[in-house]
Amino acid sequence: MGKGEETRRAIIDQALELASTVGLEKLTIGALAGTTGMSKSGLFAHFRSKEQLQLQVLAEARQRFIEMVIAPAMQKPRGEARLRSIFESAMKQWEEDLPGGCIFHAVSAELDDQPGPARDYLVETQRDYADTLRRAAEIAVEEGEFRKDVDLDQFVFELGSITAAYHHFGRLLGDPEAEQRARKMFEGLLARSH
Amino acid sequence: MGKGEETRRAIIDQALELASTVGLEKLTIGALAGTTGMSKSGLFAHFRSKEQLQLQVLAEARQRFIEMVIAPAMQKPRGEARLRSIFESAMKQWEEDLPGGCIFHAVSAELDDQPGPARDYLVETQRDYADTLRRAAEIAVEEGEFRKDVDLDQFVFELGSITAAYHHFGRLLGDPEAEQRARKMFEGLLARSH
DNA sequence: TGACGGCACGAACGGTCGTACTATTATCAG
DNA sequence: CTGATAATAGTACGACCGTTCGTGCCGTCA
Repeated sequence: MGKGEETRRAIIDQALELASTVGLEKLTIGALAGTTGMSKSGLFAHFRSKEQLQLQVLAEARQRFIEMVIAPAMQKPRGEARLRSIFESAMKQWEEDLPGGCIFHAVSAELDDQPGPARDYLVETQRDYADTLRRAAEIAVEEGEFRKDVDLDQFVFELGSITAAYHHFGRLLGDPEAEQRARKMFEGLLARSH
Repeated sequence: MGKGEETRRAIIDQALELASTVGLEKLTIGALAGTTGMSKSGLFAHFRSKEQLQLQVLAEARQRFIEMVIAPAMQKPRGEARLRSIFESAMKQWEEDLPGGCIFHAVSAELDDQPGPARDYLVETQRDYADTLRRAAEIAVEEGEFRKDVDLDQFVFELGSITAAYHHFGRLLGDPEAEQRARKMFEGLLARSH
């Protein structure tokens, strides 16, 4: 790995931390230069536009999510165990990895009315994730762990709602029991699917 | 109502539309001056800082929410009917009133790691709303419509999760069935509380 | 040793941001 | 109708934005 690639990754690391708290728009070249100790122009040269920087930040976040959440789950047994693994890893990652919590949640509201490549990439990522969840639930049905009449899309919707609420109540409103509530809700959703 | 107050309200109207789509930070004095046909300085004089403008926007949104969602529900019979009224009105308002959907949802992720008066006001508003929902559910228990062992805080958490997911799947991912899914989830939550 | 390519730098550009002052115009009570 | 006052416009400011450009450092290899 050349020197350039090395610093580029270091920049993206910092950028992820910053973006998870302040969002993609306020992820500023100048601020990023400050935290990395580089000059604005030196940093900018690694990405040739701010849009590229944003896209690479999202790509890195996606890759980390796959590595830390999806990949371990795929090693688990098919079906419910895999779903539980995804849920647990996701909750853990959002708490520990980034200071501002799940970056996808942080930028979702920011990009939902802002057309462009960043939004497109985010939507693709989220659709991809939804498909993964759907497939995992489908397997649980095939394995006989879930009832045959489980509405898979509805299941994904409700599963997604848990994490959204976890962020809203935990991060914004500061409810210390949000994690416990999310877990309880998850157990309820699984129980209803049996 | 003097002329000043009249234009101030007109400005806030425009500001709400703008903020619901682009957020509170990108709700810019210059852009707002453009859409209202005023000069930057003339508009700025009505609020003496951007922070004041943001707070007044949030206050107006809160008042509208109370008028269009909470107040009508309070005319309804106590208990489940009131909860249904709140849910239905909330879904309707977010669809129709503002182009960017529920402004509270739009700014929640933006402010959740950004201390200041705007965040404080938003948190207060959301806590207030959560209390209202909790109280309505409590009444449903007292009236015998809900089981006595319903966990009220958990109920509020799950109710909140529905609207959060509605925005995520409907607005960001563009799922046309998001509204129907939210309704189905709501019915499920009520049924489990009976 | 000397040329070269990859990296990072400082300076500067045009623009937009929020905000402060001053001047001008519109409103409204006496 | 008039004069006080409120409302708006004009202009300027310093800060920061993304971006461009020219320059120099430094390791690699001929």
